[in-house]
Amino acid sequence: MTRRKIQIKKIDNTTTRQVTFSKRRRGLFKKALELSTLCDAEIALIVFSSTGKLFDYASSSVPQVIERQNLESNKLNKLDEPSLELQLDNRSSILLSNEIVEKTHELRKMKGDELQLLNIEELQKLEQLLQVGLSHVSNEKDERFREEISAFERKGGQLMEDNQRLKQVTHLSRPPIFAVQQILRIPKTNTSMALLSSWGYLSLTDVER
Amino acid sequence: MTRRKIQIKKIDNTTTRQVTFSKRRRGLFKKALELSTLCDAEIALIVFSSTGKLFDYASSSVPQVIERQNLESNKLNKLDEPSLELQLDNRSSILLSNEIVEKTHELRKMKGDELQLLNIEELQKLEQLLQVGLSHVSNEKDERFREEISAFERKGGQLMEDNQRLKQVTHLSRPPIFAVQQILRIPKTNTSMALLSSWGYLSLTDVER
DNA sequence: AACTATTTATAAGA
DNA sequence: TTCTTATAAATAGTT
Repeated sequence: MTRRKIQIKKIDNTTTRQVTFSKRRRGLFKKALELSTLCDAEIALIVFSSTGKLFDYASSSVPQVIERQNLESNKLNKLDEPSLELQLDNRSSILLSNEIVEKTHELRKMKGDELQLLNIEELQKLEQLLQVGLSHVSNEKDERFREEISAFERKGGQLMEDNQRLKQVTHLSRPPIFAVQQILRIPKTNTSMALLSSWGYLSLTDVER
Repeated sequence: MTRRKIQIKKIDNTTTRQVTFSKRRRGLFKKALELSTLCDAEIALIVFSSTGKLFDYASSSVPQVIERQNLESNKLNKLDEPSLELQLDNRSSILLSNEIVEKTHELRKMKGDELQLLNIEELQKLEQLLQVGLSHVSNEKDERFREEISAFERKGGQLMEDNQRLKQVTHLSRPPIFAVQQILRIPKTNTSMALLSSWGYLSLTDVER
C-alpha cells in the first residue's frame, strides 16, 4: 500500500504486526464512522487484537431503549397494546425489528409454513429456490461422504499394507521377538523376551543379520 | 476522496447515497478482512443499510466474537464505571443485531451458501429440512393448480351447456326472434322484431307453444 | 511519532 | 449496475 506492496497474510515480525495493527485499526474505525455517517447506516464493529485487547464501535443512533423496549413489547403484545410511542420514537429499532420479522417469515415459508399467503407465481419461485438450495446441500453432503469414504480407503490400504508386512514377518520360520510381542500384544519385558528366545524366536539383531 | 473531496455528513441524494454505500461497504469489509489476516485479530463487523439490509463479516463467527466482547465489557463495567450508557447502548444493539445475523445465516444456508461451515450431520439435517419444506411447497402449488383447473372446468361446463342450448335453438327451422337477435347481435328494436317476424322467424310465445 | 513514496480507495462521470 | 479515471486517503517502510 505504500513504500511497497505487501501480501495479505499474517505478518511474522511482532513489532511490525503491532504497528500495522494500530495503524490499520484506526483506519478501519474511521471508515466505519464515515460509512455510517454518509449513508445513514447502522454499524457495529468489534476488534480483538492478537494480544486480547478489545476495541469496539457502534453507530450512535441506536438508542439505549432497545433492550427495555424489547422486553416491554413482548409483555405488552400479549397483554395490552404495544408501546407504540416507544416504537415510533425509535426508527432504527423498528428497522431492526422489521428485519427480524421479515427474515422470520422468509424462513417459515422456506420451511413450508404460511404458504397460504403466497400466490401461485410466488409458490413457483419459492419451489425453485428450495430446489436449488436442496441440490447444493445434497451435493455438498455427497461430496463430504465421498471424501470420508476415500479417507477410509486410504486408511484401509495402509492397514492392508501393514498386515502384509506383518504376515511376511510372521511367516518366517522364526519370527523376531519384537514382532511377536507386538502382534500378540505381549508386554515387552525381559521375562517375555527371554521366554520367547528360549522357544527359538529371534532378536532383531538376529533378523538383521 | 477522489474526483472531489467530500464532507463526512449524510448524503442527501438517495441514489448517490446508495452507490456510495455499496462501494464503501465493500471497502470496509475488505479492510476488516485484511486487518484480521495481517495482524491475527478477531473481528466482527455488522452493517445495516438505511433500508434495513444486513451485511456482516466475522473472522471467526459473529456470536463468538460478540460473546467474547460481552465478557470483556462486563469486566470493564466492574472495574471502572464510566461510559456505562454507551456500553449498554452498544451491547443492546448488538444483541438485537445478533438475532438478525443468525437468521441471515440460516437463510443463506437454506439457499445453499456457506455450506463449508457445516459438518456432515448438520448437512443431513439441513437436507431433510429442505426436503420437507420443498414437498410442502410443491404440494401447495399443485393444489393451487388443480383448483384453478377445476375452476376452469366448471366455467367450461357452464359454457358448453349454454352452447348446447343455443345450438338447439338455432337448429330449429325457424329460430325465435330474440335468439337470432342475441346471437347475431341485432338491436332488440320493434323494427328489427317486425322485420324478422316478416321473414318467418318466431316470437318467444310461438316457440313456447 | 513523523515522514513520504506508493498503493489503495473512491467520487464523479459515462 | 459496472467501468473508468482523476484525485483523495491510507499506509509500509524508513528515520
